[in-house]
Amino acid sequence: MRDKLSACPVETTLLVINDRWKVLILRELLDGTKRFGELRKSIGTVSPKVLTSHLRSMEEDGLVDREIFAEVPPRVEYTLTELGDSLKPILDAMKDWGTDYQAKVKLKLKETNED
Amino acid sequence: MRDKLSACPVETTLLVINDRWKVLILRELLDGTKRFGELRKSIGTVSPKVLTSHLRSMEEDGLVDREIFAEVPPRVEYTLTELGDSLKPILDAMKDWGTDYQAKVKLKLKETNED
DNA sequence: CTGAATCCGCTTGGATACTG
DNA sequence: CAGTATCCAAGCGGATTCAG
Repeated sequence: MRDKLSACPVETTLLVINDRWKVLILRELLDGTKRFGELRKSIGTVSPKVLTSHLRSMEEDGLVDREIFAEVPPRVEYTLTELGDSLKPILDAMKDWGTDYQAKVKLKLKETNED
Repeated sequence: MRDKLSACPVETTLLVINDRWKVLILRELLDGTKRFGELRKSIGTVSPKVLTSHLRSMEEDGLVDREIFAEVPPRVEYTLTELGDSLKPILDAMKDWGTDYQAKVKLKLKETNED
């Protein structure tokens, strides 16, 4: 976990997940354990370098566990820790808002077409 | 509002508020209307350029209203729209999580000192 | 007071190639 | 497969100055 915190809880949260990639990683891992390659594909387009760096950062912050299997070919699995899982309410709120927003945009486009 | 959306609600939300500054602006404006200078001070340290550009972006996204008063000295007030206000649950979730996180860190530091 | 304009450095991310 | 290493481009944000 991070020791340097802001006095403001919102800012504290921002320190940990103020990042497009981290939010997307969270979204994926909330569905369950995933391998490196699975993550890469499901997130969309991320270079391995970027994905790795963000996963490492989330490990340091205690959000993600990394399990290495001594196999050939190699397998590495990423899982949310309890702390990482506790971010679910935020993701849920984002999902709810995004859903509403999409509906409003769709409605607006429809009205525009009817003019 | 933005017309280009992602299929994923979470990503849609990220398009609008995936930004440290925007979240902080939201936090401030959820308390009510504020002037440019007030925002600047309460957010911490932001150059006027950066604050302006983010406010403009949020205006375009329909989150913020900007009201100009023809006075000397000039006064400009920023207020959340209904859409902007509807982001409150996300901010609340972030606040809750940040509060818990701060408590955990404090507890951990205490334990460390007692060792 | 509220910005707009300019310059500039740094971080972030993308592409690519390579290794265990 | 799961990264690491390198290089490079673009964008973002900071500082500063100036204007209405």
